[in-house]
Amino acid sequence: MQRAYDTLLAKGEDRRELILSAAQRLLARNGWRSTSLAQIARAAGITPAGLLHHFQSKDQLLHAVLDARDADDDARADRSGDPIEQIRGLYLRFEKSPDLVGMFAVLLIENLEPDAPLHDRLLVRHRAAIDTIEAGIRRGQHAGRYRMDVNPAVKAVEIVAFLNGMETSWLLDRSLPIAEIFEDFTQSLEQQLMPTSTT
Amino acid sequence: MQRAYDTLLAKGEDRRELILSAAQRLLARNGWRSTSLAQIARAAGITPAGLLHHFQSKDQLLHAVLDARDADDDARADRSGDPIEQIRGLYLRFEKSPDLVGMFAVLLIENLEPDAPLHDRLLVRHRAAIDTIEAGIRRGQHAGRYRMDVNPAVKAVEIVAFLNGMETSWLLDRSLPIAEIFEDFTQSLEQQLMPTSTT
DNA sequence: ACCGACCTAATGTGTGTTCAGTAGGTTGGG
DNA sequence: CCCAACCTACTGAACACACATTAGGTCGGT
Repeated sequence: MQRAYDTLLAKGEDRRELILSAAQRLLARNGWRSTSLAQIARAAGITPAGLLHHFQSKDQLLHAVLDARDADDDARADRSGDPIEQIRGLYLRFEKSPDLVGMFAVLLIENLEPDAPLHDRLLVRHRAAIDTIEAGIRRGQHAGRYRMDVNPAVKAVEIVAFLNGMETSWLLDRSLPIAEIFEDFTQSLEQQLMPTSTT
Repeated sequence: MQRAYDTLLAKGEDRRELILSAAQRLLARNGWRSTSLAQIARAAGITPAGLLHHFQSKDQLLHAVLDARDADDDARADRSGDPIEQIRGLYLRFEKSPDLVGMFAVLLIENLEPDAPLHDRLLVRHRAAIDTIEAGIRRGQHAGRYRMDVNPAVKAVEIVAFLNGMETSWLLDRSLPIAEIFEDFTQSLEQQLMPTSTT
């Protein structure tokens, strides 16, 4: 029962992932609304109807893409490290997988309205990002590494805003020196969070 | 000739501006692609065909909206003041005309692709925003108010990224304490730009 | 009479989705 | 070993719908 139709199922799984990655790539650049099923299907070497054999609807495909991305992010997440160091390393993603950079930012903009299909999901994710950074700052304060006169909640919002905005800016203009910008930003963060150097 | 049909033309001008402001509002929230002519027309108390009597096409309406917005921004711009003070006052827009906040950010995302209809226009505008801030920082350095060991170009990119990202965050979650966040951000900027206080 | 401000109705195009069918591999019974 | 039943993957054509845009007409003011 379980092992029936092994090779067929394997082939289907391959195509499924092909569709998923094609959808991811197109989504991150054009957004959801202006990406048609035909476009994704063509990128995956299939017809629109064939695509809907693997995913019941365009909506379900969208959620599948997000699920995959969430799983990926969770696997990569490091909730105990120093937030400054995490941010410093973030720019590596820009060079390593530039195809995926900004997908979150693009989808966010498309789902601002409270009744947009992804609004709630993205709002939760957005708040989770802020909370994670906030918790990191609090941890640093508790450990005595960070100054106490910094409001972690406020600073966390600023950081997330910068990160999202930076993704957008870079997508628009890839000639920006992101390495330098990220380095400068993290140094500024250190200056704000670390005790005044009276070493 | 010029003065003929005065009241009719006046009525037309009124409706034209009604359409423009309705389009602005809808655009800032839903973006361009997912805002239909019918939607804008309904908001302006007119039919889609009636709307196209005032604007030749949807594209032309889009550009008219942007023209109006650019003119408004230019009139409000202050290219000689202290950039930090300008940014500090920016949050007033969030409370004064929340309907318009984020229009630029939304359109940006929809036109990331180099061949998107508004790509070039928005890229120019984005760079102009960066340049303005960069020039402001340089001016402060020249006047001896700001430290010299800050790279104005890099810092300007960071600031613009934060501002754009902040608009997005606020559009998604209007419960954010923007006044507090903007105040904290500008104070951090002062800390970075001003000489270490050995007053 | 003329003109601007509209409306109704129609057209064409793009889109998500459905439906019926085909090709080819798998399974189990004789 | 073979055959019928069955499965998965997929195609082609058709459907319903939303959309921007056009054509032709109405109405009221000048």
